[in-house]
Amino acid sequence: MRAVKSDTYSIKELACEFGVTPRTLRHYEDQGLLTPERQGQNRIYHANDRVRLAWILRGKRVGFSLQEIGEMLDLYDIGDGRETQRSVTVEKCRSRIRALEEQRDDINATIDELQEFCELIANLVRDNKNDQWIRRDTGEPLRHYPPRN
Amino acid sequence: MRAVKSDTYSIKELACEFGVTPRTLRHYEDQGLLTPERQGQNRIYHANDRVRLAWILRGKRVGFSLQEIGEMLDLYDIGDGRETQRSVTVEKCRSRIRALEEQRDDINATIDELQEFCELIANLVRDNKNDQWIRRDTGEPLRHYPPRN
DNA sequence: CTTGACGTTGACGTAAACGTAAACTACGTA
DNA sequence: TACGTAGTTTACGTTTACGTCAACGTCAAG
Repeated sequence: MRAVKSDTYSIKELACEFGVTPRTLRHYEDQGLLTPERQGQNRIYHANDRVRLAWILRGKRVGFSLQEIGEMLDLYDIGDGRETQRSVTVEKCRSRIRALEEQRDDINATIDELQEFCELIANLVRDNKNDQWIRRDTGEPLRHYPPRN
Repeated sequence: MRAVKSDTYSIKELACEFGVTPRTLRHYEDQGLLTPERQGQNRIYHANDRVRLAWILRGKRVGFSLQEIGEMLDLYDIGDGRETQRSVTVEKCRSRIRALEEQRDDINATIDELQEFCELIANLVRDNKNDQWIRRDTGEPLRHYPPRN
């Protein structure tokens, strides 16, 4: 049994908590996204590693590559920040925000179309007379959308 | 020069218009996402292919795999829709929508954090006395966020 | 008739993000 | 002390989404 726990995690504990494998955490370390403490050979993860991991995984969920995530995390590491670098950081950050906003627009558009289509099917009923689909509300015949040739 | 144009596209025309390569369109066809008309060997793309391609590319932008996009497009191909299949389609569709909404939440959270961080840096200034960064507005010393060990 | 632009089908290459297996170490316990 | 559990490194395998040839067909222009 470990003597002191004090808010630290083994690789398996942290991985398990976030639903990833130890291999994944090592991979992120290889890519420079995580730099856990070492006790001899073994990795010891602290609260800050947890925070970074959460960031990484959310970045993944929104579609960034590990490299892009690394660059975004680098934006945060400005301890040695030179005055001139600061405006660069800000600009990169803003450009990221714009990209995310565009992506959000794409998502909203997709949601809208799926929603519309979903309701359309939900209201759909077979007009058995002429063997084709019509809308229950308008009686309009259904044309495939998006069209299949 | 082609005799009749009538809203058709060569592979290069369509690819070029959407900023992808012909290879990409052939790949999408291999995956069953597009099925352009053939004139002999050559592919002829129509308006419906355009619509589908736009869908595919937007799907990619929001982070779906080609397989997932294919499944979503399949939802639209319900011309032979059996009554029992319909509720399945609706449920799949709704589950997609929920996933997209979660993804949108992730994006919003990321935007918020980047925005906050961005403004923080913009207001940052070096306190030369003790050689560390402080916030211009509050004078608070800066702690890295997310923390680097 | 040859050249060039565009098209076709293989088929192999590649980068990213891990999976997986091998071979080894260290430790608490039965 | 032998065993099981958890950790380590090294290294090759895998999937996705195309890129990149190679080798060939086709058609209009010079």
